[in-house]
Parts: sequence; C-alpha cells; structure tokens
Amino acid sequence: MPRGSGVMTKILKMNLREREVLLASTLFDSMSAPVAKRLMESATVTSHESKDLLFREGDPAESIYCVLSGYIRLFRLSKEGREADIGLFGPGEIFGECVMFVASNYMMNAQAAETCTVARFDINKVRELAGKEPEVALALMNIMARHLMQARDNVANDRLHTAPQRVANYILEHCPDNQLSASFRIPFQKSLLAGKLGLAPEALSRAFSMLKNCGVSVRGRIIQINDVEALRKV
Amino acid sequence: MPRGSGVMTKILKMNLREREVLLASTLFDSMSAPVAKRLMESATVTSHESKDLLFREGDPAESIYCVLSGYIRLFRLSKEGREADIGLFGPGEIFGECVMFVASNYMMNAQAAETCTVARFDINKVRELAGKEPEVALALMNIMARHLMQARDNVANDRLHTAPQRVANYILEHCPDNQLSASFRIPFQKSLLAGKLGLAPEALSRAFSMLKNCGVSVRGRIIQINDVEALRKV
DNA sequence: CAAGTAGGTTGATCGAAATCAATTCGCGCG
DNA sequence: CGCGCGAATTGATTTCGATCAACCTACTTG
Repeated sequence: MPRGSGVMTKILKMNLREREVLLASTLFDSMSAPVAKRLMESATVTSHESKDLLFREGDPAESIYCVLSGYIRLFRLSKEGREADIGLFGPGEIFGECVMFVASNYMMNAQAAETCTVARFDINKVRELAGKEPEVALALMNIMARHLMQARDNVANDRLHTAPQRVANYILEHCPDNQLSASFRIPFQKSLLAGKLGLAPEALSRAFSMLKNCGVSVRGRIIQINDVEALRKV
Repeated sequence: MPRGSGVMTKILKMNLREREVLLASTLFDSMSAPVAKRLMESATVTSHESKDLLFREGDPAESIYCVLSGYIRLFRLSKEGREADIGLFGPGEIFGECVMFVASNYMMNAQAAETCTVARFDINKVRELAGKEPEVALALMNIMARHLMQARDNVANDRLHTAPQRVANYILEHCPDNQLSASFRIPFQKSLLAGKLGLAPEALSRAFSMLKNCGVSVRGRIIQINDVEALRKV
C-alpha cells in the first residue's frame, strides 16, 4: 500500500487542526454538513517526508488528495529524466482530481516538497458521491475549473513573459493592490518557486536581482516591494 | 449581442448535420435523451468568419460553446499585444466552460480560425441543469478534466521538449501505434499548429525539415511518416 | 568551535528559438 | 492556364534562459 521512495507513516485519527484545514479546503468549504461528514469518514491521513513520492506517472489512480500541511509538487518526467513542474499545492488544496473522470492512471508524479500531511479519498467513493450529491460534483467542478485556469495561466505565462516578468507577476499576486508598498514571505523554497515558474533556480535568482532596480528587496524568503505600481510595468 | 470584429450570422434552426455533431460532442455523447433534449433546446447556432472574435478577455461570461464546424482558437494577450495560444478546438469540442464555476468574465479571447459554426448555451441554464442532473455535471467534469490534462500537457511539453520533439509528439498522437508507416492531414493551417505547440511558424517549419531525417515527409498539409518507431526516439 | 552541507548566488558559456527580412510555394480565382 | 496573394520556407541575427562551475552563506553536526 505505501508508495514512493521514503517512509510513510499512516495516521489513524485526524487531529483537530487537520480537521479544520480539511473543512476549509476547496473540496469542503461550500459543502453541507451531512455530505461533508460522509466524505470525511472515508478520509485517510498520511504523513510524508520531504522528497517522498505519493504516486508516480502510470500508477493506477486510486485516490484524490487534500494537502493538510506542507507542499506537494506535481511534475512530469522527460525521457531523459528532466523534471517539469505542473503544480504546487499547499494546505487546503486538492490534487490528483484530474484523473477522476478520464484516465485510470496518474499522468504525473506527486512529491512531498517538505514534510507533509495529506488526506486521501478513495476515487471511487468520491466519484459515486459526485453522481448522487450535486454539491460534491459542484465542488469538484470548481476545483477543476480553478486548476484549469491555473494551468492555462502557466502556458500563457511561459509563452508571453520573460523570467523577470513571471517573477513580478508572482509577486504581484501576493500584494494587496490598493497600497504602494508591501511585503510577504514565500512559503516554500526558492527552488520550488523557480520550478513553479518554469525557471531554473539560477534564472529565478537573476530575475530577483533585476527586480532590485524596481524596488524589490529579497532577504531569504522575505520579499519587500517598495513600489507596487512600478512592478506592474515590468 | 454580436461580439467581435467581423460579421456574425445568426442561424435560427440547426440543420441535421450540426445536430449530429452536437449529439456526438463531448458534452452530449454520454447524456440521456431527455436531458439532452432539454439542453439542446437552449442552444443557439451562430456562424463566424475567419478572424472573428467570439469573445474577449474581460467580457462577461455568458455562454459555453460547442464547435460544430471549423476551428476555434483560444488565446491570451500580453501587455505588448503578443498572443499566446492556450487552446484549439474543432468539431464536437467544448470551449469556454472553464469560467462556469469560477469567474464571471472570460480570461481569454476566442477567435474563429476559419469559417466556423458553433452552438452556444446559456451559462446559467447549464449551471442550473448541472446542479439538478448529475449526468450533466458528469459530462462537464469529463470535459474539464480532459482540458486540464491537455493544458498540463502543454506546460510539460513546453518545458521539457524542443521544437522537433513537440512536433514529433504531435505527429505521433495522430499515428496508429501498431503500424510502421502512416500518413495524415493537418486539419488546419500550419501557423495554427505552430501556435498550438507554442512555436513561431518559422520554428515549426524548421522542425519539420529536421524531421525529414527521421523519415517524415511534408507536402502541404499532408504528413507522411515512414518510420513511426524512429519518431518516438526523437 | 571547526567542519560539513544544502540552498542560494554569481559568472561564463552555449544552445534553442524568436525575430526580421527575403524568397518561394501553393492554392483559389478570373 | 497563368495570376496574385496569403501562407510557408529559408537565411541571418539576436536574445533569453539553461547549463556548468565556482563561490558564498546559514545551519547543522561532531
């Protein structure tokens, strides 16, 4: 049953905090209590160390997942073994759902980007429930629609924007758009951000240093923006 | 009501051929007759000339569409006016659905790549129906899941493969994988194929000429493959 | 406290594809 | 059947980011 390269700990009982994250997740957030309860009962919580693979390309698709803590990276492999990131999911986000109504095998790898806990739902149960309870179907459609837009954003970003522009866009997504200066903390390693943006870590680093000229200061994972408007023009 | 730059002809009655395409589309193909009938009744058929825009980024999202004939190109614009293709849809395919459960405005432009006819469904009607009829929700989930995989394929392809590899992959998708040689016809302009693959037309052209060395001959829109296996190794 | 290590940065080089410009091809049309 | 125009190809150049290598810095570990 355990998959991937590292050790996996199965946790029998969800703790309160995890329960909260799950109920606030994109799967549950607009679901009625009774349906949520039924779905919740079928959840299994597992914990994973950094680098662990939750599933691989070609594995039979048995579950969909919700991240409870940490970040999960989805990526595809080329014949030569190079990796391309196609998604990065944090607490409250769902992954692995795209396969639900199409293929019977995963078409990507899922890896813990750090120590993670995830909730796992049997794909057949969810599918069955979605067929009976419109609100479950609605929630899944919401999730898929969001993911679809994200993926298309990625395509457009890759094709239209240079490295500094992609980074500027990422930063802007994390700035309140009413004020001039802002700051935030990247919630994961910079190398993950690089992958998410389709860049080599070196390119991300260089992009950050170019953005210094536009009033962006970086120390560790902390990003300081002095002039949000200037960033928009990059 | 008519959108876009060119003339739009509203067709009052669907003809038989169009009806067939629609019933075989990814929206209707696994739908029961009564539900299909209800949905069908709300369809409006329109015809568009090449280059016409069906909707633009920022337009209020009022409809989802099914292509009946021709090809529709979805693209995003950069600030500088450059275009990035994020989808190309032919007869029987649905587009514009991603916005249904998320945003209230389209996030991309839809353009007729040639003379086209499309069926249009009111988004609120479809949403309502999806909430009541699980089979409609199911169909939409199928469509979105498929589109999500396509979009992620695009991301991975862009990030992992060179121009000749992307072209080789495209060709292989159109070859029966049991026989050694094959041939097919690209169903649209090469410049559209280039856009779909995230390439400039010149790059597509160069990729084709590189593939000549692997037994691929191109005359007009006809592609001849002598050695399918050799292509897989590119 | 010294050494080791992983993540990140900086520098130098290389390669792939975009871009711009000039032809050529191929198809629809009179 | 040739004409004409948009599409496609080919060539020359440039730009961007990947790659490889060296270095740096902050943490861990003995």
